[in-house]
Amino acid sequence: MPEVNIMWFRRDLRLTDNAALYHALKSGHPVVPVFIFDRNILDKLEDRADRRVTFIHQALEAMQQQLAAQQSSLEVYYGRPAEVFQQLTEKYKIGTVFTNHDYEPYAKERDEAIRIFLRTKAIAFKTYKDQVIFEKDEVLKEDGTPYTVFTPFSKKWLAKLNPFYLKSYPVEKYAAHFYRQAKLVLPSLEELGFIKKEDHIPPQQPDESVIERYDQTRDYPGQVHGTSHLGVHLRFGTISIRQLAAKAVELNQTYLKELIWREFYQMILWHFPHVGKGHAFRKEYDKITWRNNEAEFERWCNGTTGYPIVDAGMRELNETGYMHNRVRMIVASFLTKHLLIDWRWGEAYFAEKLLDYDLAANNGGWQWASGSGCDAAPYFRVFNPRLQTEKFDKQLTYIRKWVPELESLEYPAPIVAHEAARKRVMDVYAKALKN
DNA sequence: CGAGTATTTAG
DNA sequence: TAAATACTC
Repeated sequence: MPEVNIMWFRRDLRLTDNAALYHALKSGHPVVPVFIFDRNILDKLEDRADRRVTFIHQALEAMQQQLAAQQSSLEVYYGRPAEVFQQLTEKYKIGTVFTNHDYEPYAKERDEAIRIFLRTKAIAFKTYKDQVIFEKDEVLKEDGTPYTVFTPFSKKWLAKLNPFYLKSYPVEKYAAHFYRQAKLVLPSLEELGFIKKEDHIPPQQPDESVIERYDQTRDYPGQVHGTSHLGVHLRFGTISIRQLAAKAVELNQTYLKELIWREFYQMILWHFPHVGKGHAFRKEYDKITWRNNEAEFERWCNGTTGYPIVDAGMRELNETGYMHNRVRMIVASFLTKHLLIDWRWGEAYFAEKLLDYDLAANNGGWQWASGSGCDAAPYFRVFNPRLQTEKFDKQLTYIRKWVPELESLEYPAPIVAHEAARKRVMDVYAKALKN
């Protein structure tokens, strides 16, 4: 039996600047790169034309090409991780399994189970920080407790940053240490029970001119190159956070702030796991009596509320798996405040549709919009869709693109009057929060 | 050998 | 960036 170490890829689908991969290749034994299409996750996906599965599959194909150049091959499995590792132990004499930290609740459980299984076989399980610059317990208040407000968190984060934390792991140096074998054929999407969902996947090369002007352009959804569209690449690790953060440091402080928000919400999810289990960060917000009108929710989902900026956003999401961030805030405020529909419904809908879906960021964003989150928008702040449009899509570039029937008779009347909705939400929130 | 400087490594 | 190691005279 060949004596090897395993590099287990999950949401770090790249062969450059990868912490665990670097350590694996340095470790001495030849390294077998492995990816598992996890049935615990895939079986739950109802829509078989899934953008994320398609994306992962394409990323693996790209890695496979690069590995072939090293006379190596990715081994791609379809099954449950515990079963796959059992198989791997029968095929190889494994010294150590290397992988990068994955912080989501399911991932934590999965990794713990694998760690225990490997221990019974006397195999080491080594994990590394890779998908953030600073993880859960690296940026804490002086007294060692976690921050719950963004601004001081970001100050501390920036004070701690130095060039070393942005340095790439020089994986290339050890590229000769991959286990050599002929290129294996990846299971096709069809074999996994999925069909291809064709999408315009944004390029993974950061567009420097976009990042450079991010603070000027990010709020205008009509601007095609106003934001970087790199969320999905951060989600699956097809770009390195270190390389991206280094660009942000060099080019644009506002863009860097967005990367810090990402780490802020990951830190929050870790220290306050109840937020990921359907609870408000501020518990008193769980007392709100939502209207939860299903017909209205349906209209919000398919973009027929009669509020053009809201409808444009929802249609962009439905058609592309992406929505401009400014518009995400507007539609979220509209759902929770104008329609008084539970933010968890919106969170779940985004989770299903967004290609760049990330539990921590999505949950943080929704709780921010509904007012229930840490450092959230105050509850009396209700985005006015008309004023938002006036400010950020004055020429209706974005709205006309997604709502072409805007000026025709087919376009629905507003689902609710703004002023009445505003009063209603104030009353309902005030009642829930008064003591 | 030792002081001073250059290079590599850590994560 | 900070520490450890290697190199030079």
